[in-house]
Amino acid sequence: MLEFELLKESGETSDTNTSRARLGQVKTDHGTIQTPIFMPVGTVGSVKAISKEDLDHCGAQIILGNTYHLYLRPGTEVIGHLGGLHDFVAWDKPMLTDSGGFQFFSLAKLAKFTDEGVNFQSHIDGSRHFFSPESAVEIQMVLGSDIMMSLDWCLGHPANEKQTMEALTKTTNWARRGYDFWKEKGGQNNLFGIIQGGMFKHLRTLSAQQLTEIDFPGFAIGGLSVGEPTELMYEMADYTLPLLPKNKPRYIMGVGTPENLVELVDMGCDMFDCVMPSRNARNGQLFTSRGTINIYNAKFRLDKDPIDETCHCYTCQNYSRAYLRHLYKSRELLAYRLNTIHNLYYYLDLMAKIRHAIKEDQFLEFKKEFYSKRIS
RNA sequence: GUGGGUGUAGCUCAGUUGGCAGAGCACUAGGUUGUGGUCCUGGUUGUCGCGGGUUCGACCCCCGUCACUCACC
Repeated sequence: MLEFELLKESGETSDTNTSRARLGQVKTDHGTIQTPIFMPVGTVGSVKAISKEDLDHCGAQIILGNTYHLYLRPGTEVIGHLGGLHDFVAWDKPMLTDSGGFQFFSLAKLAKFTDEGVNFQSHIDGSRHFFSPESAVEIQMVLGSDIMMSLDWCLGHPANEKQTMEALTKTTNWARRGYDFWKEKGGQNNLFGIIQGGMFKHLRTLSAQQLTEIDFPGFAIGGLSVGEPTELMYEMADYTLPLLPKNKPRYIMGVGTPENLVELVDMGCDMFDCVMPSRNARNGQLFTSRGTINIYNAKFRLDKDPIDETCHCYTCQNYSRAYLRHLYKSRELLAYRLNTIHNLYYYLDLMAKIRHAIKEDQFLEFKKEFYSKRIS
């Protein structure tokens, strides 16, 4: 069961705009999450490098799993046998599962789209498999996902109008089929639809119209941050978000940088996920209130300060930049954990501050301050 | 002492018939947006052991010399 409550709409105004930032909460079977929210990505049932306690410390309210990956390994049967994803990974808070649609985009060489669904080869062993909009929903039901995503067709940038229209039409048909299947199986009002339409506004309009006719409890905007310039991503999001019902959560998939989150919250988006904080942590890029740093840079060799003086995360409370640089350059496993804890803490703390600011009618002020601290 | 081998980037080593001195690692900088990511892309670094010679031209051929190393006395 899923319920969204819109607690507040900002409506704050500045010289240049009126904020559409929203404050809300989503109730799920495994607890309530506060929006706007950032959801750490735990593709194979693990937010890479960190534990449940680390996630709690970072302030994670909900994490993602991925249908494609979990279906291939360990397999739906294994997870079903072990009582579902929550029991399996020992996470008793909400979980959202992506449908696998994005993997068929990012692993395009291994996937073939038909009206029925997607034929694909495993990236692990090359074995052949098939996902339909129905099976994608069925797998997510076995996983016990709190928020399930419809199977969609995501395109990269650039894509022409014809290709975009084809992907949009298929996404809508699949959304309808997934929804019908889910109703038939007694689904608990927790399946989201995904808007496509690429970089064409009239196609975004069409996709939003078609999908909002289906009574999904929430909507995602897919097909953004797939290689287009940031300004274009903003333009498309700004255009598409108002097309979605106000009384339902809005989720922009796969986005983004801290700046992206601030901007998109301002436009009225409620939910985000992105691999950036976790992946970049493992590759040495750390987020701070003043911008990003590469912890492996020589200038940190003798630096006794924490990553960010204003950060209260475990890593910043205990370790110096010099030590973190050493750990990273030595390929020590601890580097991955400490860096990931910091980056996720930064992202989740940013969202907490955003929620607080909206609540206090200070969002635009917060946004101004957010940018003023940045060096680059 | 005699004979052989090896000396090229910080390290380990390629370098064709004599024709602009290279790779990997290291170092250094950048990238990463619904996770095939310990990943990807760039950049810096040379008295080619040293001294002569031959040649239009030498890391390469010749002579000498030094260091290291192996074998045998």
